[in-house]
Amino acid sequence: MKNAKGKGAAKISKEALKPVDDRKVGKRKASSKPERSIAPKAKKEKAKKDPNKPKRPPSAFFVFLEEFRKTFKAENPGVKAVSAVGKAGGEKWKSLSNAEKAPYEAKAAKRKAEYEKLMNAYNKKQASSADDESDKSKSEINDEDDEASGEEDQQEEEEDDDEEEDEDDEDDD
DNA sequence: ATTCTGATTGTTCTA
DNA sequence: TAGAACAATCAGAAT
Repeated sequence: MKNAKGKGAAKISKEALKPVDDRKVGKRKASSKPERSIAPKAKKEKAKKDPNKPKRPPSAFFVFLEEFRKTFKAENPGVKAVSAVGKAGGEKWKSLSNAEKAPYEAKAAKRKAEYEKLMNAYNKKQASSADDESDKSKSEINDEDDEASGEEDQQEEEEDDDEEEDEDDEDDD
């Protein structure tokens, strides 16, 4: 019976060992019925399981994690706990300076850009197949477009042109 | 057999 | 404005 919120709380013992801020993020559902818990109070107007709905773009931390996981597993073969990488990653992440996080943030920004694009297409899809045109609900992201012209090959690949080495080491601490 | 959990932080989203 | 939810992951726990 302990669904998502049922247990959570993680280990309290570690709380004393590691004075981490309150981690209220122990809730994530890959694909279940608990729709946002309390968000969709009324009917299923917005929060509905949309298989086409683009997932949120990975934050800089997640981008870093993806790479970190490889390293972590490379040095820790055998560790199968996802939490292990999470903890180690979080610790390392805080160890990085802005300059080091910059590349990750840049990548994250890119992902976000794609996310918007996906959302754009997704919105169109919704509008196309929208039962009730609730309209105005969307994010007003309507840009002149001819739906059919969604094949914009805009591969703005910035390989490595601006490697602004901000020497501003703020991590003096 | 399928669904869910843990653990991290950052971003997105809703009321 | 502020808080909640969720993004990846992966193998084990649970139903």
